[in-house]
Amino acid sequence: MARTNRELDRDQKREEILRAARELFLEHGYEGTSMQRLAARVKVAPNTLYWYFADKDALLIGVMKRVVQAGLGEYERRRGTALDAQVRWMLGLFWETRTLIATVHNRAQVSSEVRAWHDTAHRMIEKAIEAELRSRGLANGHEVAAARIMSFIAEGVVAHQSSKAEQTRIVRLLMHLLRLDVDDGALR
Amino acid sequence: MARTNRELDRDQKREEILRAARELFLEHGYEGTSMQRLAARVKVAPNTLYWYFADKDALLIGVMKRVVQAGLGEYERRRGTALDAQVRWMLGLFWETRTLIATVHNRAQVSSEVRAWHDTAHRMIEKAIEAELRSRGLANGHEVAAARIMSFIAEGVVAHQSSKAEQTRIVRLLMHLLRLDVDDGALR
DNA sequence: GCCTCGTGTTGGACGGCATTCAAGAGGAAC
DNA sequence: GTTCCTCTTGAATGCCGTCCAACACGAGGC
Repeated sequence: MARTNRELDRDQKREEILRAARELFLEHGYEGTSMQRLAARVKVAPNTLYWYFADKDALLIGVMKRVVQAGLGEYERRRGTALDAQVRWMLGLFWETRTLIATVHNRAQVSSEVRAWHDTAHRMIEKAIEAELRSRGLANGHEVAAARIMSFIAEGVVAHQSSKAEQTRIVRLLMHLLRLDVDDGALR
Repeated sequence: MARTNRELDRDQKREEILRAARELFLEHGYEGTSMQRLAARVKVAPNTLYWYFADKDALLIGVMKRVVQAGLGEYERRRGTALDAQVRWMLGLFWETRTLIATVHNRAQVSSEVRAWHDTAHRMIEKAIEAELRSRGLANGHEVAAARIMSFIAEGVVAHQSSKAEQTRIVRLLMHLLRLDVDDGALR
């Protein structure tokens, strides 16, 4: 794709806008970032943004697609590493983007496009968690529900800004419970 | 309180505004409810609302205070009933007010007043969950972390509009894990 | 009965927001 | 050189939350 110079320019500009949007959303929040302000950052008239994106929600989806894709790519490289390192890494990633995550959940209430993207993103992330559980024999037979629970807990932890100490306590308890489940399975 | 007729009128009007705000927030969402619209519902000029409430977030907090207080009151009446009935009831309550819950989490990012109220509300709710866990000997020694996890899961379930079937699977898994923990404690 | 004063209420304005429209610039293709 | 599509823009629209200054009203003191 992007055969002609024209299409190349267009894609570059799109990416530039998305990069600026990600920075501003993270720094000032979604509602705190006006299209005006974003346009000024990219040195362009506000209306120009609407040639590249249908509306502000489309911009949010564009930003999030790249964030999640980058996250899943990084995960591929971390496959097979220690479980608690993976958990810590995932919580760190969620933490850095917590304002974006909160915004997606808010906009998903209103925009069906955001909701649709949010749902598929959850599916992808939870598939990855399920795979990790399965490869370790954890939550045997309940991998799907366990993955869902884990994603809810991860979102809760970052949304509520739990301290490092609390994060550790929560993760430890969860791991403790999942290990008991393994032992229980072994006995039966 | 509310000694004079004057103060009685004021309190009545305040309550009337809060009742209308709750209805509109639930029906059209927080952002979908303009001060204009709310004022029209109460048959009053938009500015009048600002005599009773500092700003829109104060209105949100006022609505939520009443919702949570009513919920905790109802909980007192349900103390000692079966655990799964309590869980189902709590999820139902969260479900009915899910748009309000989502809004609080969104505004808490921006408004320190909303954040402060949100934090104390969580504390109250989790204290109640802890008490239930303790009275049943569940999550022995990890009651605080377990209560936190349970509140995160409850919020996740309603925010992500899990189906009844999925809710059942998630609750069942969690209960299963907590019971294993009890058996483990008994053996040691 | 009148006046004062604090309690409510209002019209009108302000600045900011996302978004739209119609007009235009610029360059590639013929 | 002209056409035509891609991209950009200034200006406007209709919302929004909030503020200010003026005004109504009724209770309490005289």
